[in-house]
Amino acid sequence: MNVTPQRIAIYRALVESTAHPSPEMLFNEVSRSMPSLSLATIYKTLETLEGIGLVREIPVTGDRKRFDAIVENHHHLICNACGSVGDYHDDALDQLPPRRRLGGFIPQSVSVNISGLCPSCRDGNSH
Amino acid sequence: MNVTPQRIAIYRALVESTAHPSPEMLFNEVSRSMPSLSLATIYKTLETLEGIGLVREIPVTGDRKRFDAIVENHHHLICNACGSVGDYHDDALDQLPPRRRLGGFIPQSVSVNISGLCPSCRDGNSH
DNA sequence: GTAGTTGCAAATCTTTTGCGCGACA
DNA sequence: TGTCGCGCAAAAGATTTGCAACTAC
Repeated sequence: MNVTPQRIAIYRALVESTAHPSPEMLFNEVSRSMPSLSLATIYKTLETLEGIGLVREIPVTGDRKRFDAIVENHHHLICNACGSVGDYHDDALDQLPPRRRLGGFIPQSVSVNISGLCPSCRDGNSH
Repeated sequence: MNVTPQRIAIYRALVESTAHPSPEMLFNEVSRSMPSLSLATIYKTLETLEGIGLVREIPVTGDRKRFDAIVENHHHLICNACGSVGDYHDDALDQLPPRRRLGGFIPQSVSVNISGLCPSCRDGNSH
């Protein structure tokens, strides 16, 4: 696997972002410093990075995929009003993979989404 | 809001299904007994039912939306191999909404996804 | 009778794919 | 010089929308 400027820039943007960006958000961000970048490259690169375990798609409702650089155990705060996704750390949640029987299902990872209102939307800011 | 045969059939199919169906899966199911049904009606009805709190979209990765009739507190087992979605009940998880500070975020609900291998895929069945 | 709903078809939007060119080993 | 990755444009899918006919109430 080659290390290319596009892959570096896309991965770096993902690491530095707190927004859990969609492919288009990443495209808008990275394009600024790399105007020739294409959206198709974003998609291909995300797939590649996901394949080697540097990146994951996060489970959210809504129209677009959202991605996260895999840094450590953490979960997500999802705003029901504006759709923003924030990080949430809690040691208790990291111990989740459950003691109870799962009927033959083999657990590999746990993802917790806490839905609600982000501070901005709570205060009545229009999106 | 009117009670129509389409709405009854779609909601009923969702309640009776354990598959957490996508709109197309619902369409395939309900069409069998209601051949005139259109996929657009599935989408419109799901949005309507979601609006009145009978149905929710569940947060999953992948290409299609998945829906759930809201019955009680429960969470989901998601197969990394075949994409199937099963239910998982655990009282401990129902108490989750966290004690820790959320930095101004107002929690309203919690969704837990346990990803792994379903019994069928564990045993090496090809999807 | 009227407002709300359906089914169809077209439109929109997101994501994927095919392919020729260029970069790098 | 062969392989891999990029950008472009087209394709594929999923979801949404506009609208005329129809139905629940």
